Amino acid sequence: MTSERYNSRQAEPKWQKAWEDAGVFIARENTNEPKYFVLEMFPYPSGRIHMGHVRNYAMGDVIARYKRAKGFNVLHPMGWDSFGMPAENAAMENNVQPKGWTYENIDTMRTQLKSMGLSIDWTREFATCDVEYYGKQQEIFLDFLDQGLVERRKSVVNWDPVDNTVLANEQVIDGKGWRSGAAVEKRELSQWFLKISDYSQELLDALDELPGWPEKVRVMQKNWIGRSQGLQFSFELEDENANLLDEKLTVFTTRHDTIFGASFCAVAADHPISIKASQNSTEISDFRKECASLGTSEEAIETAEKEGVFLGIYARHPFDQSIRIPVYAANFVLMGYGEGAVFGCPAHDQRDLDFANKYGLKVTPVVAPSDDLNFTITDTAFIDNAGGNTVMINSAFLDGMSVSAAKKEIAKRFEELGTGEQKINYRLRDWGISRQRYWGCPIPIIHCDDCGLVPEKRSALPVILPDEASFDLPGNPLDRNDEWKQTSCPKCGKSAQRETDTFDTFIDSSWYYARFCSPKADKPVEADKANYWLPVDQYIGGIEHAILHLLYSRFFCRGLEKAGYLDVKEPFANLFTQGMVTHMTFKGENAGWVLPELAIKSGDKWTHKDTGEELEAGSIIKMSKSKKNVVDPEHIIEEYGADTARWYMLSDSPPDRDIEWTAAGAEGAWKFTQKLWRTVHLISQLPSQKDKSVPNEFSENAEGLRKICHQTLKAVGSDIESLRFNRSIARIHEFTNELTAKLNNCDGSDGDHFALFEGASILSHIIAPMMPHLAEECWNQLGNDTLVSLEPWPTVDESLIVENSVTMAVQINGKRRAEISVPKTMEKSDIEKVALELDNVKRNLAGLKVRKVIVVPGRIVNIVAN
RNA sequence: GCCCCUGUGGCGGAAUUGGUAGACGCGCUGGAUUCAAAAUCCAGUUCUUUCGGGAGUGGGAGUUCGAUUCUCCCCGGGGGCACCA
Repeated sequence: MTSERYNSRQAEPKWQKAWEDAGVFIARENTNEPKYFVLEMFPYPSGRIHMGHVRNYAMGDVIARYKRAKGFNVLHPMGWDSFGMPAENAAMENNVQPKGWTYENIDTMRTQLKSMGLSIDWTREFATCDVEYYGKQQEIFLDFLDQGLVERRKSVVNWDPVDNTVLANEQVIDGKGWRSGAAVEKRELSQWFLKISDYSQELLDALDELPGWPEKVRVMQKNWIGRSQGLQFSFELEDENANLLDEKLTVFTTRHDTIFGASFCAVAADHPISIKASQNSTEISDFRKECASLGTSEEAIETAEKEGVFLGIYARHPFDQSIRIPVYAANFVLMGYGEGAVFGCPAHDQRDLDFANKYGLKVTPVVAPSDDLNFTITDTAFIDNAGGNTVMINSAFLDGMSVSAAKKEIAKRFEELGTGEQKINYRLRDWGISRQRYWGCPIPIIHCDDCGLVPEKRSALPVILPDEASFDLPGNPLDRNDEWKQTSCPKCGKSAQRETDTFDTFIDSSWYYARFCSPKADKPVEADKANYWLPVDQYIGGIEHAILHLLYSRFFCRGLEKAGYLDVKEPFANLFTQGMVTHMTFKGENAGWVLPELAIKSGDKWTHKDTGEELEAGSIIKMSKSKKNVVDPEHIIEEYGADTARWYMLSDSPPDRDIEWTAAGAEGAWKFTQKLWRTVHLISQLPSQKDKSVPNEFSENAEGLRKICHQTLKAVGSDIESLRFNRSIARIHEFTNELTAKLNNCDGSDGDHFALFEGASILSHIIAPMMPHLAEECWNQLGNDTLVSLEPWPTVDESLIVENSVTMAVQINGKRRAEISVPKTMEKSDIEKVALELDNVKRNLAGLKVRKVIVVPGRIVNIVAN
């Protein structure tokens, strides 16, 4: 027989058109089918799709197509997260407009995604830079304002004095702006904030109600929210001459049991007490300046030495007025956390100990191991975090108590004194959403000299971003666009100015899932649609969004609920974080980083295709443009077809782990598509079994094939449902091998023909989620004139799955010695008898006495002998 | 420093509740087909062996009739958080 080749270049566009013509993937609301919303994190339109996109969307598509075949009404939309810095950077570098650049990229990437054959409902597509989208976002902002979820307040930011803009912490490198290289200043600016911290406890608690999220992500969010339970209390302060001062010093601690070990207090450089003291002391004001010059980045903080300056003030010990505790300003105390002030107990905190040793402060141990009450502390603090066998010492009325009893006692006494209370602090800060950027959603606020900050009238929304901006000067182009900026006050009508800041682009992606439910609606979100579709049943994306995007979305969904848009709190019921696509890197002394397609292997060396220069094959890391270890999906789809690319992205590696792209792997996936097609094509040449009833008799071959067929069908279904695509692919390989083998041994009987035809049909179905074009081609080749994408998932014939006999291993003292095949229903005692009669068992038991025989039906026989 | 994940052939990785370790794929070896090659098909492929076996899931101990799986200690790799009081 001739072996036919599968031509993906011809087949794929053909089936894509057939799906589109039939409207196969358009989601409907008025059905009796249960709904299923599958969503992959939408892409940023950077220019071209990359392999990470292929992997992400291939996974989502498997689920969408499978669920559709299982009878769900599926919503599987696509959009573009299209505001943000890269468009402005491109504008500056290439002298283009962000808008044009962005929409061109979207056009390119849409075409590329469509070539993947994704089962997307394209009628719902939108970009966050569409005025129809960001205008609704402005409405939501006004709603949030009405609901008290928005606040304007001053905050300290990293300011780039050359680019005239705020920088995120990540954009500050060694204290300098990442673009301008200018020394970054700390500046106080008025910014808009969303009050996410009001939801700290709720966002924390609700994590426990998200069993469909990876434990890892929940832990990361938990740490990020950072709940800590402790005591907040005030010290009385006195000057050098022991005169009581008016102000008090409020501190937060989780270790109030160590109060008698306090040997200093430390406040942040920006603390009011520190500011006041600096007015009369150059030493202190110099110290404050030094602290201010330090970046707010974590690197800067970490590398700085613990330093402080005495403020000339003492705190009175709350339980022993004779103890004076010196108050320092210190660079390691953060104004943003707790009260911006701490008491230091050097004996039981390493950082406090380092500080105390540096400034010659007292070190008094107050918690001791029960069996060594006279121990001393030199360089290492004694930290009793195990809650072990310890006891309070040197602590007046606390002596002899356990740590937890001491904490309770102190809390009680402070409450009685009325100078302290138990308190919970969170690490989570409010979300600063103002950005001094052009390419974002304008904040719908107007600054009026008389009325102050006035929200834009709803009837005047959307506040439309000007189409063009000039980037010839640093700073925000909106700020220089007078025509756009000048407006009138919605309240008094006098001339006024628009807010020229735009929203953080994380806002754009915090509600897009809800907009997909009613993408054309006049309101931002239509309640009935949102309540029908939400929460997203399966959300898929990269782990890099574990905290910010996913936490913001959880908060935003609650905000939408509060504003009355929907009745859902958690936007994503199930979350899956997929791994990255990696590739080997190549580097040449002259060529620098080299693209994989230019690296040629000869023996165990790599050389440059054009220059012949020897290349060093480097580490296998995430595909990135800078390291040039990228493979363009468009080339792969052109060469092998979308199905092959999809198949490869789903094979081998578990989807949550990284996958390495290799040329050999792509080749392998391509070979498999050809092999599968060949087998199905050959089967299609046999007498057609379409619509024929099940024959009465099957050969052993045919019976065996049918069993494997239905076992595979069942396994592939459950593997897809648990997102173990690599396993379902292994099963499909196995079954295809079996089908080919049985085809070669076909005896020409009706039974054999039927089993082969049935196998090929089911194979067409089970590959459809992964390789939809090839599936259609196979389905068509088998004489069907319907679309397999519209066909229901085949039903498993459970009677074929039940095995009558079962193979069991026979062990002697835990070592495998033999194997027996017995009827599934055989009694334990009979199995034991059969096992003991085996030659190999007898031989190995020679000279030993059987002590015990363990029989686990269907699994194992273990003979214990000595 | 704290928290989490992870470690299985040459490689990616399989292994319901503890029950035949290495499914499936890649690679490699041999064979068939071919004038030859590509493609395809078949067989083999953890290591070791005196061919009876023996060893083996990062290392060490433990629980168990039985451990890749559970417990403890140690080592390697990855990630998150971090002057958080």
